[in-house]
Amino acid sequence: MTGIEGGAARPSRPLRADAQRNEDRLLEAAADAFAREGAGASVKDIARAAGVGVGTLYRRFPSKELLIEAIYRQEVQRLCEAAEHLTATQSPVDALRTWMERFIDFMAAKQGMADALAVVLTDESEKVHTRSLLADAIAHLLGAAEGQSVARPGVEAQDVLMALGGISLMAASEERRDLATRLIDLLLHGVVRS
Amino acid sequence: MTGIEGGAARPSRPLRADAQRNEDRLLEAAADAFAREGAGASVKDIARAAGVGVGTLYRRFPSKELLIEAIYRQEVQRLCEAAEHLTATQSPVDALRTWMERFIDFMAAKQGMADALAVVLTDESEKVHTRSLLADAIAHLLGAAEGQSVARPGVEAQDVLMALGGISLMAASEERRDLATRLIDLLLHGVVRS
DNA sequence: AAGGTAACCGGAACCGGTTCCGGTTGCAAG
DNA sequence: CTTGCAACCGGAACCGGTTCCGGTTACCTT
Repeated sequence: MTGIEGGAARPSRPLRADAQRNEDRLLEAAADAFAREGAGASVKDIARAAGVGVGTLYRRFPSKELLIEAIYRQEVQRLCEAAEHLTATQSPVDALRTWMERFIDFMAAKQGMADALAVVLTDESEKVHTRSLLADAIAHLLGAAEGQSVARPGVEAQDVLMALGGISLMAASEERRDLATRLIDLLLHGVVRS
Repeated sequence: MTGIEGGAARPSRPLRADAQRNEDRLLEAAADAFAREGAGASVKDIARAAGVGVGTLYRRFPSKELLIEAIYRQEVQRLCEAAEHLTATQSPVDALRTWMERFIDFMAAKQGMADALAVVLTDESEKVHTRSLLADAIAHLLGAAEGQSVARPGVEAQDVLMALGGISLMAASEERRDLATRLIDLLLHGVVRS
């Protein structure tokens, strides 16, 4: 899939050939499984589909959530990159709202994604790139219009991200889109300058 | 423990004598176990301590979360009742903030409580009394000062409760009290009239 | 080419929540 | 007191995530 580096950041020497092959197979099998049955797919099935034991899977991805994170990293990155375009075509507040709604829709689309995200956001180790990706996107939206921040002073992107994570956990599912909308509205009112 | 009605609401005829006895034992064993090892206590251990099989436990409490809910119902009720006193002794906004902080502290104190709460808040069935208890308390805080609401129009107690639930999931632990404080602040700014 | 070893492999075992079902029993009706 | 049966019981079995460890192997060294 990626060809280079799939699991956690690993600055050390390159993987052994067999290990790399297994990682590639795992990423492929996992992407396939998640696409087909959502994040509910079992790690045992994924390992079997990849032709390896669960032990191998767990050496590369220390938890199911981190495997999910690895699989969706690209899509999250795309979502973050979209923030730039939004600030260019909408008012700062509208851009922020639109992005948040996309974020929630993304979480809702992948069943179980929200839990994985919570783990990633909560995890102490700074190894997880996804978090800073998201935080940067939010920081960009907050600070839109060159130095003219839309946010009240003291509002940090990190915190807004955490709040969004909370909303995802409570409301990221097809049948609660309206609740999500209202919670985003609440959050927005808390974020922007009055 | 309660003597009458412990699990879900049951308007039908009273429980059979043995069933009632088992329910009482379960509540006692669960309260003990949760107090001793937090919500991480295993249902199997609880069932064994109560001298019944897990099947019996599950007939009365359809999931671990609902058992937890039953155990802490009283404490939640006390928390909700405290709202009244707060509105009498503090400014509306301070009362709201103080109550929210207590709420989060409560969630943080009982390890795993937040997940149980999320299930309760998310659950469709209107059977769960705890939710309306909390929603009413929040409604009271929002509408403090007799009809003079502190909240922006359109802000519903239900939604604020959900937001609090999200914050609990992300930040209800001893080592994240500061994050929780900031998120509560964010929420408050979103709730009150500017 | 042979050897040594750190890295890697697979899957059995474990753990916790949840479901299922054959056997049992409280209790009301006769 | 007997009897019928709905309600109830217990725990084996299942399922999914995670850990552990004895055996294997890629690859560097000599």
